[in-house]
Amino acid sequence: MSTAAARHQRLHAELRERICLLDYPPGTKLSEEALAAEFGTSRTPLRRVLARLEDEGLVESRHGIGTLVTDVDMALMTQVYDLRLHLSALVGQLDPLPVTPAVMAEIRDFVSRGEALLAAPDPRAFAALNSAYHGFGLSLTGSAPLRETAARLYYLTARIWLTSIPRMNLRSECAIFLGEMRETETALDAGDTAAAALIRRAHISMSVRRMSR
Amino acid sequence: MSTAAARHQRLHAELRERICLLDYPPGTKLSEEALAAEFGTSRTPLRRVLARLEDEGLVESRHGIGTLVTDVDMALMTQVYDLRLHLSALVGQLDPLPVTPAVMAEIRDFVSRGEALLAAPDPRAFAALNSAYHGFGLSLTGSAPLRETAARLYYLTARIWLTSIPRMNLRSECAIFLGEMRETETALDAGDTAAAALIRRAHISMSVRRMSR
DNA sequence: ACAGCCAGAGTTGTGCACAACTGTCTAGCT
DNA sequence: AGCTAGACAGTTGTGCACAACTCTGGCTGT
Repeated sequence: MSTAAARHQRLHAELRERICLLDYPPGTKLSEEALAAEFGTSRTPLRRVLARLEDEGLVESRHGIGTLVTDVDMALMTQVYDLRLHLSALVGQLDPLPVTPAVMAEIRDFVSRGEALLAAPDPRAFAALNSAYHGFGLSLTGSAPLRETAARLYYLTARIWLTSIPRMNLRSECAIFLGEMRETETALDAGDTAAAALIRRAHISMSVRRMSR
Repeated sequence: MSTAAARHQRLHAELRERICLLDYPPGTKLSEEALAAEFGTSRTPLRRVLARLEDEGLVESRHGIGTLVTDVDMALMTQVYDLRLHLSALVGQLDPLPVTPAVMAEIRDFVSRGEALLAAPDPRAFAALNSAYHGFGLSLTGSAPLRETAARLYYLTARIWLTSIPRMNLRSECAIFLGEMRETETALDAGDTAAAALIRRAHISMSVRRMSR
């Protein structure tokens, strides 16, 4: 059981990352056969992964044509962001977990990685760190449904930042990101998970503002 | 394209309803072969439907054992309800749609169906009407992500009511339900979608209270 | 010259046979 | 009698061959 399910999770996470990091830009045609060969399986298990990605809105399979990476519809993404905004604040309200030493070690690690990023700004490294930091933020709530829901919506919007960064100031974004993590470290140091969630919400909101200019 | 996707949707909705109406109680072993035969297809398309239901947390497939309907974990359901509570209120905040004559016709129809239900109380009819009414409530927002997210969580918790009703007063529940729909009719008549959403939230909250006694 | 059609390549969807796995029951040994 | 090992039935997971479908390119008839 574990091997099949584990592989499914692995392939799903891998393809999702490739899509969200724009290794597969919107419109890319994913070949079931090529991917199956790359991962050393047949089409059957791979098709289940693609079906899941389709349910999540990241790809779209058309009979006789191919499986295409969906494009980023701004009207839809605005709605997703509005929803994410509210959900991110809920992390501090729905079963917020106590701030353990392990959590503090994590946020400190994120701060140092943020400092490294600011020293050597890079879009892809930013996106990867942002994704990991998002997962950390969700780990502050004990509500599994909230975590899963927020994650699902996050991956829907994750591509927007990378498509917007050419029109933005990368170094400035890195500095703002590092600032957010430092603020969060302060909030968590005071044991205030709710405050950390509100900081997250505020920065998501401001990030959307900067991107949509 | 349409035929394959349409059948997938149809089978998915059908099996989901059977699970949520307890035609398949928790623990039921679903036979891929039997279901495929019933719907006149092979196991392959059916397995995609079951995979989706598994992603949604309604069934669980175990290699060599079978595909089992998940049981209702109260700790998890409490978390889902907490989240649903907040989401239901968002219907009135995120892109609330104007109240059209068609909407008023719908709510009036729901009120009359509620009156019929109160005249002849029946658990299964209640559950079915409740499901339809939930869909109507979501149709009041223009935010597709909110609709899909709320629906997903709704189906996770839909089975709780039917399992709790033996310990409750069916006729009283029908009366309360009818009352909610009448209140909502008043709110919508005033064009106040946000008020309708708050009424929904209040009744979900109270319903949970009554069930958990 | 142009319109329509047909054949072909390439892709996803389906069905089937078999592999992999689990739980049970029975036969045989101690 | 009790226990263990092995065969067996039943289930999901995988691989493969083929069906169904779409687009492209060129060919043919007018």
